[in-house]
Parts: sequence; C-alpha cells; structure tokens
Amino acid sequence: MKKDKNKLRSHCPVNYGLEAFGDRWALLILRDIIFRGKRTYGEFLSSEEGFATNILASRLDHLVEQGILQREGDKTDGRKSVYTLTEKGFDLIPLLFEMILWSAKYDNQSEAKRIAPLVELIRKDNRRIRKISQTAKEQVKQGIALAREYSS
Amino acid sequence: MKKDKNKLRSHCPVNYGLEAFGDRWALLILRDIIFRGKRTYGEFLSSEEGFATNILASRLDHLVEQGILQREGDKTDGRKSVYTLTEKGFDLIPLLFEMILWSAKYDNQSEAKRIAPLVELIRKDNRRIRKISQTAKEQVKQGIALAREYSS
DNA sequence: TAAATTACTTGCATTTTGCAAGTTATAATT
DNA sequence: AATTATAACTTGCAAAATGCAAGTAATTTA
Repeated sequence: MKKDKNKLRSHCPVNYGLEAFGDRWALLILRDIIFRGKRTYGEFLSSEEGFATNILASRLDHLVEQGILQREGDKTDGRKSVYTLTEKGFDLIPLLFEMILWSAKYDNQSEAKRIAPLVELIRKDNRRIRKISQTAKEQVKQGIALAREYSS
Repeated sequence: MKKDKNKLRSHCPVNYGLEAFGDRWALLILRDIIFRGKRTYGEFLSSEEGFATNILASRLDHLVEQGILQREGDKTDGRKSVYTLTEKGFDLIPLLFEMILWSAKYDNQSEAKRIAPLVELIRKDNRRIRKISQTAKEQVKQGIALAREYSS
C-alpha cells in the first residue's frame, strides 16, 4: 500500500480515486460490505479470495483513514469492531455498479449471470437507483437494499 | 501483477474487474489514452505519476492480453508501437467517469475542478453520454471527444 | 476458571516494485 | 555509408509489499 502521508502522486481525479480506494483488497472489502452485508474483520476474512490477516488489517485502517469506512465497537460483544460505510463510502456504489456491468458483459463465467435482474436494472438506469431517495445516505441504503434483494 | 494464467481468484464481477484492469498503473494507462490522447510507450512514460519502465511494459502486456488494448506498429515509424482501446476498453469509460465524479466531490484539491463543465455533464447524465450514438465504438469515441473537449 | 473467540501483530520467506543501466531495431543526420 | 539518436523494451538488484504461520491481548462462553 501507500505510505498514506497525504502525499498524493497527483490530484488527477483518477489517481485520487486509486490512492483512496483503488486497491484490490480495499475494493473487495467494500464489495463485501455493500453486496454481502459483512461488517467485521472475521467476516471479511472468510471471503473466497482469501485476505491475508495483516493485509486485511492494513486495508481496513486505510479505508478508515480515508473516511470511506468508520469503525465502531460492537454494542453487545466487546471483542468485535463493526465497520460501516460513511457517506463517502456510500458514494462508491455507482462505481461498483459500473464494474459489475462491465464484468457481466465480458466475463462469460461471471457470477453476475446469477443476478441478471439486478444487472439489467443497473444497465437500464444506474442513475435512478441513486436517486431513489433524497438524502445521500438514504439514497444509497436503498441502493444496497436493492442490490441485496436481487443478488440473494 | 498476477501470473495471468487464467486462474482468477473468483468470478465475482468485482474481482473480475480488479484482475482485468484494477491495478493502479493499468488504470492510469487507460486514463492517459482516454483523456490525454496518448498512444505510445514513450508518451505514457511522461505521465506525472511516474511509471517505472518495466512496470509500464508489463501492464501494457497485461492489458493487451486482457483484450482491453490492442497493439499495432506505427505505419510511418517502425520503432513505435501504438496502443488503442478495443471495444472492451472503450466500455471502461463510464467507470472512469464515476471515479471522476467521486473524486471531484471528495478531493478538495482535485484537478477535476478545472473541468467542472465535464464533471457536471457526467453528473447530470452519464448514460446519455454513452448513448450518443449507436455502435459501441462510435458511442464511446464521442464520449472521448467530449471528454477531451471539456478537459482541454 | 478454563476454553473459545475476535481482532489483531510479528517474523520471515516469497513476490513485486522502482531505479539505473543496458540492448535491439529503426530512423534521422552527416 | 557511417554515426548518432530515438523508441521500446529488458536486466540486475535493492527496497518495499505480500502471504503464511504462529503468536498475543481482550473479551465471552461453557
């Protein structure tokens, strides 16, 4: 990963995104939260792509530092930390949708085939999904709800 | 990078995208082609983010293997190779647009501030940009033309 | 109170990256 | 025609990042 010390290589918007979330593992964490409802270290660890424990920890730290995730202690189990999206994190959902659309088109073994209705919905109107409700957080919460509904 | 040997970690559409193009340097190459009109190894090397020569070569190879770029010899200068987008590559433009929108919102030093009209256009209707014309290649060529026009 | 769990950290071998310095093929210059 | 320059890489090697396996510390459950 990067040293994070606020020294971006450039403020090109593509580069900014890459430095903030554009890391293989960081994006898989976001996927797990958004599409799979995961929230804790242990849940992320169980992903099929196989996080190394130290890498997972460093990426969670990074996403929290970037303001994309927030970490809170679990109310009922003091051992657990719960990671949830901030608004900045929620706003990455349309980007993940675009990745899904692209992969659904070009990976002929894509698991997206199993969620064809969602993919079709996104393809037809990604923007409408974003606009379902007004406030930023509500808007994308509904996007997530939709995503979960269709992918389950 | 990966060993590329067709052994994806998973066919999750997010993971597929990450393995195909989701690498810091690969996406910067695509940015250079799409928004800056670059086409040759030497032009990519001059990017402000600083490609290492071997990494640039390996990423270009990877993108060609993935069918995202195509490499051709320059007609008039036999030393040069020209890299251009395939349809599969063109189809990544909406994803880059989403990155730009996100970074424009959250990086207060974003260079996207300089291309506010384009950002606003994308924000208002990313999908319309994609639909400007019918054929896949033409459609996004016009997207590129628009992007260049507004960012220059 | 002992055994599990959860969220990490540490040590170390392997892999990837980043420079600097080649190399090869073609093109331009003298 | 010979020399120099340019374009696109490759190679070697040190430094950094990654991937395991094996801890550790703070709860929680049995």
